[in-house]
Amino acid sequence: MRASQLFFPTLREVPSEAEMVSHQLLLRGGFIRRVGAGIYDYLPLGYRVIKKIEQIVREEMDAQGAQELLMPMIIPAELYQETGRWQEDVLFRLKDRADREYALGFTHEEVITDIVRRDVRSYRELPLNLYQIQTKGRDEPRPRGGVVRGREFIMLDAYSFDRTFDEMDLAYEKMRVAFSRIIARCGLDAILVEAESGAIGGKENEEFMILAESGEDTVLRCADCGYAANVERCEIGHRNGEKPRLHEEHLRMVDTPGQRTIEEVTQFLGRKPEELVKTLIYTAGGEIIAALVRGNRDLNESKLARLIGAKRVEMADAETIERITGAEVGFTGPIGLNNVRIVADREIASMTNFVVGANKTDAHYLNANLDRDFKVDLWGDIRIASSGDPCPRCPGTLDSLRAIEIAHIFKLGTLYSEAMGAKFLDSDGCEKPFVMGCYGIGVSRMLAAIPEVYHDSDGMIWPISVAPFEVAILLLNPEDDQQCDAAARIYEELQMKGVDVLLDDRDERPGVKFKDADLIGIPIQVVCGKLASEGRVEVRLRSQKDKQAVALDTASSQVMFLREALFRELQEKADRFYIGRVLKV
RNA sequence: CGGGGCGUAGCGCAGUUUGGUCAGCGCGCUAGUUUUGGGAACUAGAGGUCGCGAGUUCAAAUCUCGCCGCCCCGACCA
Repeated sequence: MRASQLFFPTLREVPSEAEMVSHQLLLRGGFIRRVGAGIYDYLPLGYRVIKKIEQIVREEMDAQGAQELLMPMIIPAELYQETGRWQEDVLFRLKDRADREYALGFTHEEVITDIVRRDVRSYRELPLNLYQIQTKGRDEPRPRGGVVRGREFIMLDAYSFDRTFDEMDLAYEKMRVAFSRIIARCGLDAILVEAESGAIGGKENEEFMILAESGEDTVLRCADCGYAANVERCEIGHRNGEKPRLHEEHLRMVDTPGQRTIEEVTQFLGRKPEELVKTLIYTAGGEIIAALVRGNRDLNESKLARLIGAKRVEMADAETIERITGAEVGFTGPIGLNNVRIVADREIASMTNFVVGANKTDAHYLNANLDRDFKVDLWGDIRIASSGDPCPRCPGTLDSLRAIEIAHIFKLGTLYSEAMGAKFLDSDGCEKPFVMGCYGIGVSRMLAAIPEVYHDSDGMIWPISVAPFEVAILLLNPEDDQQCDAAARIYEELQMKGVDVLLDDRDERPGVKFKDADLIGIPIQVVCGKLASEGRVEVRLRSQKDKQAVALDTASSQVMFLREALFRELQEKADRFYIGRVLKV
């Protein structure tokens, strides 16, 4: 491709709409443009990267026996209604001229399950793994970071169907390998973490996380044993007898006029947040729950729901709280709270003489103590883990890291097949629901995650496997015949060998060409400049500062050598993953 | 949905407090000349319903009201 023919509008200044480095660079390099909030154009350079990522995805998915198909983007309401997901608020809904309802596909479990229930009858047709690479629509509450979280985005979604849970486990394992290899071939290092399943459902699931300070997610990891989990999910280890209980002082009610928040109460009473116990009123189905966590902790709603066996819990409204406690919001406490199940975080067991709300407006209790003043009905791990918390698997300590979620894999079991009546006839003559898994990679998110990790002050540095071009030839002075001839020769030789090469033949000054080549991050640069008069050109890797002068005759074979080395490095990275040995931190 | 910020030429911004002197600057773009190893110099140009709509006023980018859009933080979320 000749740069003079290529549409890549680069910007000298950082557009004000972008905060994340990758977002800034993708805009500046002419890879993407914003159309609306969370909606982007992929310009030629950006789309080249997307297509390369997709190709890697196809190769690795096919290698595990998955088959590509394509499902619709417009999904009739009835399909999502079958599983109750029509209620999901990320759905983009639309109506046709006859007022029939549809949604843009946001993930395709229902659609694929519908395909399989119609046309797969026998265990003989299993296992089956079907995937697509498609644009998804999700009405995200808050798009951010350019294509990191868009309302429209390109995703690989794969779905496995098996006879048994054991076979599903194997399908899941294969996808773990495929995903690990895809991510490695794209040049990234992921860590695999336990996660919440969210709107997809199912129990066991893991996310592939790319460590990055600018990431939206928080991961907690134990350096000793390797346990890692999304903060939404992360368990907290329990240490017995961490702190000796102190002498129990007399319970005392004190006036705390208008002091509602932890911050206000601690300030007013001159106590530390960790000397308080927060009492949070939740509703779960019809039941009211009082949940207790230490003052400086946050409650994890998923953990609470799981502990009490509810599908989900919701913070009670002010009216409910006043009815239950007899006090305004801000003065809730466990003492004298009747007809409410009291659930407490295990950490509270080691606390003595703590502060709680008095269930009386403008009052708190000092020196509250367990058992003496109130009883806990259920103990458990219900708070959000944070850096420094004990590891749940070993005596180690958890560390907190920021990350970008690039992929998520789920063991669904029979969640969807049962809800939708998708069954096959097994060898024993019994009808059974398919055992399913589903697997997603954010392809367009990868477009952002890669430069988020690989960049310097001059621009992006693409891994060769996904670079918009593998080699850039910088023809510094197109008026100079020797430089032109040198550039044309290398260009042709490389093209002949199937190399994806960009020839910068634009009528621009050298500085512009250097800056643009660096900005768009082409991994190998060939400079055809003054040295052409001596029959030499310079070769440079984008990732390194120094250039190497080489004879024109050997230039293209030099480039081929570097190219092979770069590809080999990525391939070796991917080859660390195979069935029986997958990524684990 | 809550909090904060922003909206003036393709991009980055000044001007808004205190209405008139206000359609400005830098980059980019067009033409010409010179230049050609890290975002060239000079000359001459093109480009704007100042987000939209009402209102106040002799007069509105500037004040008032309403609306829309975008970004960030939070809530929420594959």
